[in-house]
Amino acid sequence: MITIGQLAAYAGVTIKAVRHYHKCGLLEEPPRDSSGYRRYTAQHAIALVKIKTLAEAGVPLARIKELLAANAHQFAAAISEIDRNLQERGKELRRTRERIGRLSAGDRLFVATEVAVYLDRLRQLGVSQRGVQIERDGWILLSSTSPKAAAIWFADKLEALDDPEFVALYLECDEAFDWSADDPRLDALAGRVERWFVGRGDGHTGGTQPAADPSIARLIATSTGFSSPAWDQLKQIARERKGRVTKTHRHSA
Amino acid sequence: MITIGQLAAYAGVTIKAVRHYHKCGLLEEPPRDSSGYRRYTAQHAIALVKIKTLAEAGVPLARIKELLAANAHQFAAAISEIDRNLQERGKELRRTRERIGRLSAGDRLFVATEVAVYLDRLRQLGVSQRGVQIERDGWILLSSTSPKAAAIWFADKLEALDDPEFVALYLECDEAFDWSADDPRLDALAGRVERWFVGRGDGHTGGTQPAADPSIARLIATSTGFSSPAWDQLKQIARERKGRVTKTHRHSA
DNA sequence: CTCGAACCTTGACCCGAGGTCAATGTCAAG
DNA sequence: CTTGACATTGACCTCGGGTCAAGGTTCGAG
Repeated sequence: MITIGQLAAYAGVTIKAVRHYHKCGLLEEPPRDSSGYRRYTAQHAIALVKIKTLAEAGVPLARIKELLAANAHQFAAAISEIDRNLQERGKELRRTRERIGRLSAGDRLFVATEVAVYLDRLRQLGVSQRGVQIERDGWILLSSTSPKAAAIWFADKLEALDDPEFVALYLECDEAFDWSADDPRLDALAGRVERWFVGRGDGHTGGTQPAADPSIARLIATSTGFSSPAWDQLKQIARERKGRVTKTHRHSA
Repeated sequence: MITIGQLAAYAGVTIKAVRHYHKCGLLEEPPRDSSGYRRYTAQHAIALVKIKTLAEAGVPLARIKELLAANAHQFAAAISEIDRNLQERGKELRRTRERIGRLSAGDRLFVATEVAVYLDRLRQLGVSQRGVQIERDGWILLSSTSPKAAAIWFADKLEALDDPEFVALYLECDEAFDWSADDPRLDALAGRVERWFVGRGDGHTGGTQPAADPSIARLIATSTGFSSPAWDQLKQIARERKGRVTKTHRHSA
């Protein structure tokens, strides 16, 4: 006939936990002695260790209660279920560990793997740290608002990176971020960009449909807080040129 | 500029969690639009994924808050600490899995390994299921009240099992459980038990000090609910004999 | 015999990390 | 104009206990 403290120590749980199990109806309340102390037997110790083992495995107390009342067959089935569960948690834990490991090693964690690869490629091509960050923020924003559109645009942009002229334009736009708004090079750059789009065959689209358009990503980027006078000017020139082209088209039509 | 729902979906958390992080000061409150909706940027998404990753690793939110404010060095140190922690949890999980596996396979779980081995040995010697259970309960009770005494007695009893006469006596006592109280074999059995203890050299001790005395374990066992008229009678005879022996000693002294 | 330490009793409140519900407001599309 | 999806706040619920308060009990030493 042992006391609650001895029982708890034997099973490796706290006294409070034992009383909690009583309240939940998990562990039978033992008889009291003359002073009102609970007096336990070995059977209680066995039941308690069983409860503790299941509880440590993350089984909710309510479920443990059911299991203790179940027959051997049901119990065995539940055990193997719990074990599968535990195994799953082990795998999940390994995945978490991998992600945690990447946490201290940069920003690859925060975007889908393929985007991370793409960003690495940009860095290798010589894009500035700031440019890469703008891209990253753009893709995050885009894929949270419309994941499907993001996937399509992304595939298109990835393809464009195989075109040396596009890469050259991209790098120059990246540098242009720091130019002043009246830099004479901006006009030429805007022209080359326009010609590239026309040459690619989708320069005619209105602006919302087209695919690999760096200005779209940049547009998104501005809403994340990045902007530069030179880029604003670049966009301005592009709009004017497009207006002229549209007008010319109308004239010729 | 995304809404709370889009942000939550991107990071893979619930809206409620995002607001919870705001309340805890973990994630900066973004500006509101004209209708009072929170409007997030990509920076928020990055911060949120970071928070989520740490939270999934079991890091308390208060600790995450500290980490986000810490410098890169402290952060990296904390990460490796967390990773070690995670690894430890993995090991613990494997241990739990092993114990869970044993749960459906009997009672080895509920007593220390060496006692489990001892109980198996009893079973092999032909001790009844009931007898083994009485022993198990006895050791549980004993090791919860006085673990040290239990260890000493246990070592002694294990040694006694190497004596064929002790084993024979044990088996006969085990069978005697079901005899009636006036069975004539009880007297002879009591005599053999007494002679064994005397021959072993500790028959002179008072009864509280001695070591491998099955009647002690049985005595404990009675307090767990097991008892039989034959065993009660056996104890009665033993007491009478001991009384006579003591008296004789006194006379000769 | 008394003292203190260690043990036991009940009850009430507290914790993290959100979930749920209610009442209300707002947005976008048919 | 309505409908359904989404947003806002606040209050209360959950689980598995921990902590505190305000006592009563037991045990061993002096």
